[in-house]
Amino acid sequence: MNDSVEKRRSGTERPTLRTIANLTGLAVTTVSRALNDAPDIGQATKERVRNVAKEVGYRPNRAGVRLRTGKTNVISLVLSSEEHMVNHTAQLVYSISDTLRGTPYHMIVTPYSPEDDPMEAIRYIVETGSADGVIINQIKPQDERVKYMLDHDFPFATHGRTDAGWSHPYFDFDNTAFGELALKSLAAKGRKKIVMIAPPFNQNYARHMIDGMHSAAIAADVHVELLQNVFNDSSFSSLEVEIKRVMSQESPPDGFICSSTTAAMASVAAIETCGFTLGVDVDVVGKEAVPFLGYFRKNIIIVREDVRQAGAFLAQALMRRIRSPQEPPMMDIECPKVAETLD
Amino acid sequence: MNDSVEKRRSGTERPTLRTIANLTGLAVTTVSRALNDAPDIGQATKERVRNVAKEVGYRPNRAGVRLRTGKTNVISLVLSSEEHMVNHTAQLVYSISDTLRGTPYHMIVTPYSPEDDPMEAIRYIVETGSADGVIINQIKPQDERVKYMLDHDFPFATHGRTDAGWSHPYFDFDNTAFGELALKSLAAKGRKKIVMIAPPFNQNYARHMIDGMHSAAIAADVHVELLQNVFNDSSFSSLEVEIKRVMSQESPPDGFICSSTTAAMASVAAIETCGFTLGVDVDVVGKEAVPFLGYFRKNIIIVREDVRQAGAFLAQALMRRIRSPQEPPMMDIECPKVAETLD
DNA sequence: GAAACAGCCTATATCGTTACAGTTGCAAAA
DNA sequence: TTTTGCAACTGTAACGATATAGGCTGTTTC
Repeated sequence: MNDSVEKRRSGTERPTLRTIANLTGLAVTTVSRALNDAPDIGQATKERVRNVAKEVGYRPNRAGVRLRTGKTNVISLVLSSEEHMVNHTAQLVYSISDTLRGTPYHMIVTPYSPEDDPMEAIRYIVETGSADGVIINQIKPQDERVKYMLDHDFPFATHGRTDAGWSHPYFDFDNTAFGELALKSLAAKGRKKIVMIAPPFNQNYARHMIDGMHSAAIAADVHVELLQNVFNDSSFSSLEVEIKRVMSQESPPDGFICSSTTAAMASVAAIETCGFTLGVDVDVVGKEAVPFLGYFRKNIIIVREDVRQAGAFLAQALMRRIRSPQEPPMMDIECPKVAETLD
Repeated sequence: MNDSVEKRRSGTERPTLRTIANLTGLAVTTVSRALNDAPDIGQATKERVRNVAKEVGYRPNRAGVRLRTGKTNVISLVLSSEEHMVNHTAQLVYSISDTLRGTPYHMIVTPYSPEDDPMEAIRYIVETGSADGVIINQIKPQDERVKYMLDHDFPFATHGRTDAGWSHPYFDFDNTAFGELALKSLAAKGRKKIVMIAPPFNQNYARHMIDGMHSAAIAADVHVELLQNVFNDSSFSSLEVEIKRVMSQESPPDGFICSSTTAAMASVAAIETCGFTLGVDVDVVGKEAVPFLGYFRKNIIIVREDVRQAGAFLAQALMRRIRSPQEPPMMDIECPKVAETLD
């Protein structure tokens, strides 16, 4: 043990394992194993090492860990960046990173636009191992990304479900129940001819929502209809045009089920433009993630989706999948409720 | 050169420099220098290496680069997560990562809540070197984070400005001009008693906005007033209460300047509740990042802030600061305009 | 003809960490 | 006494990349 071991790391540089090794007189390996609570290190040593580590403000070098172990301590949020006016992306980002705080994980955000290949980002991450796990949304019934990551045994969690019966961590809003609830709420107000503005039909949750509405419609003996040309992510103006057209028919609908803030606002705008009164001639059910519609018009029937809960759950579920791959995946479904009216 | 050099990397594993070295018969060093276009490597060799690299789908291992060079190829977005109802966070995130696409940079997002120490995340990043650069918003007049990063010569860009005259990359919305424009627009409609709902006074852009309004008010000979108890980030209900109080005074104001979507909506709600008509008795100027107020009420005077432009600019400016620290920093200011009304 | 030089490539060390295979000292078993 | 076993620690190599110094040609210079 010549004094070359004692060289460097006088005090100004960032502390590494070697700093602690020099300070304690232990080997670098021992320090590493002590900090990782390995079974072959004595209790007294562990405590001494931990104290010194704390004193000098030691923080593991992520690149070192990552190079050696392959563990990146990164979670990648791969989001569709479709532009709803009021978008819950921010809430998802906030809630996930709140949950990640205090863990070693950093969160990388990778949006992709609708014209991009959704697989591209996923393939990149899996192939380069640039994250330990991935969170995705906008799930298709037989989602290609889900299949790919399952095939590659790569940890992920989804906001939404496939309908393929694959087992993996997810959080979903119960859109079947939403469809039922929305229809029942309108039926309870005596509405008889109801129109739904659904998500794009290739999204799995669109099917859930439509099924829920249909089954409740049969039970309530109410006529329902689906708009075919516009969806909950269509632009305000195209929604407005289409709904105006519908409201100008011979016997216009008296109820709308809207699965986005934009769709609800456009419906109200079209209804009022056509000379009808919201809450009197027509009722509108709107689903939203950000409390908003209640300020727009007092008598919209509002169902809230708790995106922060979703984000927190997804982060937890993904970390657990990474830590304990053999345990059963965490899954949860949020049950929709009609929101209390304000004031 | 024994055959142990030829071992490993048969085909299934992720290619590294060694894979290419084995395939070309060159040394690992040569391959590295060829790919980095070093001057002491022959043209023919460079091309051969590049071709093979492309063929095998070589992508540099980020951990290896980072450990050796200290370059993380990460940009950290440190955002205040104050909860406006309609928040432009998503737009900032999308536009920055759009701009980063095709570069080697990944984007890490780290929100902090208002009760957290804003310095904490910054110190962590600078001390651990966990990013090559940082983008922050919500800039204070003498922002501590800006001073800290300047002192440590750490690359960053700000959405907003300090008033300390420090030189660094930034993008800002011209809130002085907004204050003037808003006041002039109201004065042009004959409004004489105007109330502003400003950002919190400790934000630098609040001062700009207020100054702009005041100077225009003197020129137009109009009375102005600042709400002292609520700000553009207050809750809808507290805003509504306060504005109702103001509208119930003996001689209520006839114009509002609102620096957020929430404030504009709350103003309209309070105005209508108190029995006044928007566009007849009172006018409201609203500033928004997401096109929205136009759907809320037709006759709000709207000023848009282009957050996507801000994000794109900030990303560019930061990358340039990282690449060429000696060049003058990129700075830009967006000039506000009154938005065209819809239809 | 020898020295100097340019052009192009290679060998080695290193960044910080951890896996793995020892080594040491001491007590219990043979 | 020797052997075995255990607890606690150490040494070496490796992850993938690059900085640095050095080596080998062949050509130019004097």
